Amino acid sequence: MKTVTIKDVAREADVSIASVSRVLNGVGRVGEATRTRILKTAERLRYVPHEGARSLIMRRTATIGIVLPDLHGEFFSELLRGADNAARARGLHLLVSTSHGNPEEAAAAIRSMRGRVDGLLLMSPHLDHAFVARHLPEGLPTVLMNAAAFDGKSAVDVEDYVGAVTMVRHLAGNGRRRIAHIAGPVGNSDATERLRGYLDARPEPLDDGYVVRGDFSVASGYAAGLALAALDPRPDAIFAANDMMAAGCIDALDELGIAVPGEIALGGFDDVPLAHFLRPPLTTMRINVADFGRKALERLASTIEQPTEVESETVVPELVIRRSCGHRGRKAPKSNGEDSLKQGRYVE
Amino acid sequence: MKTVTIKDVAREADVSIASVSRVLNGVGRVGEATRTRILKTAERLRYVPHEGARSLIMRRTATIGIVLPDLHGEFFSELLRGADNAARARGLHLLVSTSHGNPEEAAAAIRSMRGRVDGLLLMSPHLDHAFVARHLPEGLPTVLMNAAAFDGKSAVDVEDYVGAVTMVRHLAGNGRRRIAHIAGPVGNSDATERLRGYLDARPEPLDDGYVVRGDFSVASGYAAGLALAALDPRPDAIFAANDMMAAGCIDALDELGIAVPGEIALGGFDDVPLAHFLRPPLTTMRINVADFGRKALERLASTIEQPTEVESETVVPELVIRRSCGHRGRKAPKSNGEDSLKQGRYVE
DNA sequence: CACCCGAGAGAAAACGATTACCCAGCCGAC
DNA sequence: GTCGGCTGGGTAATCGTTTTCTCTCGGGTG
Repeated sequence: MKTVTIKDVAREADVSIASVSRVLNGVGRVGEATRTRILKTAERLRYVPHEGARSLIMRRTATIGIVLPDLHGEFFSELLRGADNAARARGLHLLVSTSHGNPEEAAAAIRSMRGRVDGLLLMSPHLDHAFVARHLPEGLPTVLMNAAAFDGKSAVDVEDYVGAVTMVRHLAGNGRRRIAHIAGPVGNSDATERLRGYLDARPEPLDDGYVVRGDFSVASGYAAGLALAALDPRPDAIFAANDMMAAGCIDALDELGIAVPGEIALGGFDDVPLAHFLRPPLTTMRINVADFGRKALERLASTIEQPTEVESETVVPELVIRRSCGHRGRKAPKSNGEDSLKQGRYVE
Repeated sequence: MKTVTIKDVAREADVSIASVSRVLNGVGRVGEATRTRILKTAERLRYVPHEGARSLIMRRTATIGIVLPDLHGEFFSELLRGADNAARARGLHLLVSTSHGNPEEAAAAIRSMRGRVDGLLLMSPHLDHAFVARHLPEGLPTVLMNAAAFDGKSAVDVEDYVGAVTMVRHLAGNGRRRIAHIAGPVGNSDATERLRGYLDARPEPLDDGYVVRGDFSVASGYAAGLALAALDPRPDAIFAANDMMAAGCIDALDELGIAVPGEIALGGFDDVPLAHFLRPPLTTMRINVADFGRKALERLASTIEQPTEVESETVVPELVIRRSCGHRGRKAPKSNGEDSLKQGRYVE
């Protein structure tokens, strides 16, 4: 695997590697004749600079590492897309890693980023501060996603608690009393906050059976749906901690012949693209996920440029009313299939 | 941004950097006393090796570049997920780049991979061989996705033509005669092959209006759905070149009050997770997209290990029968929400 | 006692770039 | 004629590692 290096170009053009570098980067003074000779040779040899070597000496890699819990489902892919768009706009690349809920893997992923990236986007809802702090290479600019800022690290955060409260109040506002919850996994900070919001906003106390644990997957939502439907008295609404579980839940209720929202209303969280296509379309709390990813990357980029600036940002999810919640409002005029704004809430 | 290097560890432990390196990599002989002293110091200083420097001298980065047209939609995210899983299993990382249908961006993405990655996964259905060949750094192991192999590059490929023929025949087999097509963008090789399969398999000739161009997006499927529904005579079936456009089309038909599959049957392509959740659930050609990504990565990995081995692989999509096609078969017994195999086809 | 061998550890050469520094011309000014 | 400034371009240090030599020191052997 013989690849052509700057030395080859220099030898071939009969100059020093310094001149080649100067010409190719357009810095320093080089005579016109030499310049064109070098360019010609580089072209002829199809020379492409070795980015690894380049970033070693320049101490910047033009790459951002992004560590996600998983790549499953639209939430992460939208997040990645948003980050990628922002990265491209800045000439940055994205090095992706997944931790799969495993602290060891997360730590390994973080370690292996050293010397490969200029900064790190870290989403690890299952890790606590101490663990993260212990494994983060110092001096590596980092932005935490969906975690509180700490220790000089910026963060972008979704207001899970507020979102959950909003959704539960909305369901209650439509006359639902026995609102059940499909929670995310234990130890996941988003799941915990959403559960807390649910518990605080629930119109009447219910026993423990009305909260079922899932793991944010469709399958777990399906199972939870079956379990909740079997309760007596049956809940008249279910708030799922994310849209994927809501999707699974709809499947379960559909199979059992339970009408949504007639018998059971349903609310989700995230507003992934799928939510629009469920039947009935899913009422959910919108995080503009791609935008969230973009925000995180932009904050990181500015932290890299201005290392002093440590600032956090918070995203408040918005209620998107579709049909699954049995909302009794007028349907907004639908112009072009897009959502339209109505009284600070979206009605689709 | 002072980070700790191997030199710091060496100085602190009062040994040479060579010994530190030997201990940390577990190669060569080092006395027990020195070994533990070095390990202690490295631990204390929280030393993490600089992967960039490491890969420069070792001539391997443990990173695979993956260039995709876009990150929009479940197709690409599933692909990425499959590749990531296979990569993690091999201790490899993924450097993601998107070309957005723009040849210049694609070329830039490919160039910037030099010296960052050990191999390249390239999906660029909008680029021709010559262009790709001209911009691929020589000596960089590459696997092409959804493109024919050439010039010593391996490829993994989906049999678009066969898939399209299968779908159209299936629709025809259910008694549909006027089968329209929502095609992908001009110049996209997958779109072209699917269109060709459609044209060859269509039970009766139709005029040009029955083929509408989309761009693989939901919005374009929506627009195409409106256009096709306005035709006279109206088609009794629509084959969309991918599931996203089928989803948009369902939306359009739904809005117009046209029954699916009653008045118009619908078929898609890809079987992204969304297909299951559409109403009616979408009959489509299944590519196990994540598995496809995994295959591609594994082929690349073996090409890297055995540079001689250039082999291509082909994936034949399978018909997944759901309700959108109006299939008159018995519904398969549904055991656990999963698809079940029936006569070589899936019925869900 | 001379010799050889192996173990342990340091010095230094890579890897492929960027860039600070220096030097050789050349030209105009005094 | 000398000097100074500017231009063009080469030399070499550097980035943080790995790895090949090489050297030293002990101990076993003849």
